[in-house]
Amino acid sequence: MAKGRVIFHIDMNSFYASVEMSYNPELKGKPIAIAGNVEERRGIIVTSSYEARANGVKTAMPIWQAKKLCPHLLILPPNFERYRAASRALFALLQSYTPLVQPVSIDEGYLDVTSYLKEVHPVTLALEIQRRVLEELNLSCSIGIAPNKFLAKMASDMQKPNGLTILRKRDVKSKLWPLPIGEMHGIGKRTVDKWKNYGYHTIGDLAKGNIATIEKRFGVNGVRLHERANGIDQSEVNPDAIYEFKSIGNSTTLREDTKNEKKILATFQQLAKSVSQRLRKKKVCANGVQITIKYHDWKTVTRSQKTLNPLQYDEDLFKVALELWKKSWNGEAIRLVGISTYDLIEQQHAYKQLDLFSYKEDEKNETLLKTIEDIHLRFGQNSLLKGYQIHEAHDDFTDRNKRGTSLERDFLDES
DNA sequence: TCTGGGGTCCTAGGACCC
DNA sequence: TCTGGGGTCCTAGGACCC
Repeated sequence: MAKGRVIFHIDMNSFYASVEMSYNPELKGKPIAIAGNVEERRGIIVTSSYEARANGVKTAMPIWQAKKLCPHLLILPPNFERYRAASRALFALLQSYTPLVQPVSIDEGYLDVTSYLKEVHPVTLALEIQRRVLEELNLSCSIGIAPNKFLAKMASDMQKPNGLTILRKRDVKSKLWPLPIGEMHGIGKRTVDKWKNYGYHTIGDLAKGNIATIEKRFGVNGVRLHERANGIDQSEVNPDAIYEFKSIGNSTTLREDTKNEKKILATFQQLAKSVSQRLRKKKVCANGVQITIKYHDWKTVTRSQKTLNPLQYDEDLFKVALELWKKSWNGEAIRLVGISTYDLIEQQHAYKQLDLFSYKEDEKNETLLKTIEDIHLRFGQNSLLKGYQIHEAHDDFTDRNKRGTSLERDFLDES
């Protein structure tokens, strides 16, 4: 604790575009961009090569606008499998140095290399990582070296591509403070003007600002930014952070704005399906469902609801989504819809919640679990998952089974 | 011819309980 | 007669990041 930490922030340079180039070397040196919905009018640029950026192409820019700026721009659809594979390889490489690796996105992460550095100089290690990433993955990255995560993040941004920047505590005044306030990680374009209006134009202005005044104007977030601007950040590199996901959801922009409820509900159904798949893949259930509706004019509404029981299957998600939709749509044309799930718990834990412990013998429990799974598979959870209903359903099931009645029939008849 | 999709965190108000 | 105050849970919205 007494001794300082050494934190690296690794940031891949125009990741998707670079992966594409490493798959197809002919693309090297050309202005290329990765864009979703290439065929459709609503595609935007996700990433672009440095050659494209030189022509003014930027992330989140609509495709038509990018093409206007850069007529020879080569636009490719995303190959997420490739990017995920490259990402896995990257983090495996990083983990060969320390288990203290915290991925923050597909192409970016923190390393706490304090204990690794007993004999090696940080710069030596950073150069080795860059060399290996280049040799083994054919990709380039920028690395920031600092005593904490915030400074490491700011450092890796200072030189791109393929940069290596050290930001010590004593460099904060000369390297960090002159930057415009908008460069601060955590200050976006919505609040940058607010800061400026109060007279904070650089990170240094923020750092030197009166803390009580800042708290009054910007709340606890302002206080934290003030600390960070002074080079203070105690947060730890947490390798488990990626496993602690809090929500899983999908959303989609419709082909065109529409009031056609049939189409909209069909889209909700699709979304429920994909969200359900992801929940099952991660072996979690959700105790809450949220829908997002974005109208033609970009007005966005969210409606959420805790559920009576943990859900996982698409029929159940759709049912809740439908309820929420019915009570929130104002009849205007819709641009985007989404379904998200939150308050997630592990699948096994979900079954525990259902008061299954009243069954003592394992065998009985097994049968019951299978039964419930069967029921869920066919009919969804909402209708059946109250504890007492399950017990009834279970008794019902075994009784009728003895009489040779099929499960399907029974529940089809009831629903 | 406008503006994707995946997330996290924070705030604020109301319900409800003690 | 006029009205406490703390704590937690839930919902909606918004800022931010990649």
